[in-house]
Amino acid sequence: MTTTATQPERARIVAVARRLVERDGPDALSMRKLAADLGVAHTAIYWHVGGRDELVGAIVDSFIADLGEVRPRGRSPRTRMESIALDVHRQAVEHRALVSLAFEQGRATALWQPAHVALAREVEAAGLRGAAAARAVQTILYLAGAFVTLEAALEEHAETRAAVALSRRVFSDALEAVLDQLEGK
Amino acid sequence: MTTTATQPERARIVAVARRLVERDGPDALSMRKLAADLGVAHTAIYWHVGGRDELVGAIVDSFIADLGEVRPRGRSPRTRMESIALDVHRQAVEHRALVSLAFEQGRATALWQPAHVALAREVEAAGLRGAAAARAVQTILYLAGAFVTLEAALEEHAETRAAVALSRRVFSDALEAVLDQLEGK
DNA sequence: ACCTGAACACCGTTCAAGT
DNA sequence: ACCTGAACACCGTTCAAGT
Repeated sequence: MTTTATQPERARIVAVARRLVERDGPDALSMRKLAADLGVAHTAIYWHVGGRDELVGAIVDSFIADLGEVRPRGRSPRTRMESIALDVHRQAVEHRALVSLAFEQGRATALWQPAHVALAREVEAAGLRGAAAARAVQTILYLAGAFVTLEAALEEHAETRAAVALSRRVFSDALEAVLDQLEGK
Repeated sequence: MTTTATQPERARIVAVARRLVERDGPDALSMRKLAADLGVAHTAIYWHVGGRDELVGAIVDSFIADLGEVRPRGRSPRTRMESIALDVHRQAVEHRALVSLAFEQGRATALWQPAHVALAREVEAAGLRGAAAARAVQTILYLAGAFVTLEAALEEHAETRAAVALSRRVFSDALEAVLDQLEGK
């Protein structure tokens, strides 16, 4: 009799939970709905992954692990910095439900660690050093983060499509302005 | 026997609810906790103001009504635009719990209507007209809105104080960059 | 007209009991 | 070791019943 190499139950639970969140949004994640999806009593989840906080933590972990390497595009440092900012924004908006969970965990910064590293490289290539370089990286990252949260808030709460489109355009306008100023120095 | 001119019960309920939200945050607002504060059965609230959505709507109404006139400061249009943006940001951060409720209602734009009007005046004084003027107003307002939601998300979810301080600095940096670009045209 | 209490359908968490 | 079911303390909403 061969023992089937089953996927650990914990990993399966987290995977199903993540799918649930990506499909129906962060508010749809409840221990009881998840248990129904899994076909177990909802109290079984506590044995494998712990309470809601630990479950959300595990989902965020799996999201961070999947977050692809950041690939800057373009020739000049300027266009490469811009591409990173746009990538960060796009990735976050595509997975806004998971980003929302990351914020719930107070782990927003961990999300943008890869982008942070990539940006630091480009900012240096643009000729900035030390405090000015660090400041430039933070400005670009937080700008992207700000508009991610704005768009998430607008979309989650049924604001008009027009508002979301406006927000996106303002983001790229502000990004241009910030990059212009960076080059001017 | 004189009939005491009692404050309408509906207004009293909304006022107590608003205080509750401002003191303990938006998540602390529940029909049952509010009823306990009021000293009535929680089902009585339904008679006077309706369900949770209507209650939140009424709180947001009272917030918007209290939102003071926007008073631009400074001599040049540039500094006046800046003061408006900073005021919007400051007001929203001071009342982030109420702003959060306004977003929940999909009424974020209504919140910034007075600032919108004041900004339009200053943008025109700065020499912009038509589509360019409208675009400038939107850029400044959405920039402020983006950093309000970012800060709210950071603070609500126990992110470090350092992250909030950084966010605030990036906001003023980005605002400078945007205003610089506006003047350059 | 105004308010209550019971009821219903949710939610997260704990824990004794089973296998 | 793993899972269940009952129990507890929450939540919003409806509604018949009282005054």
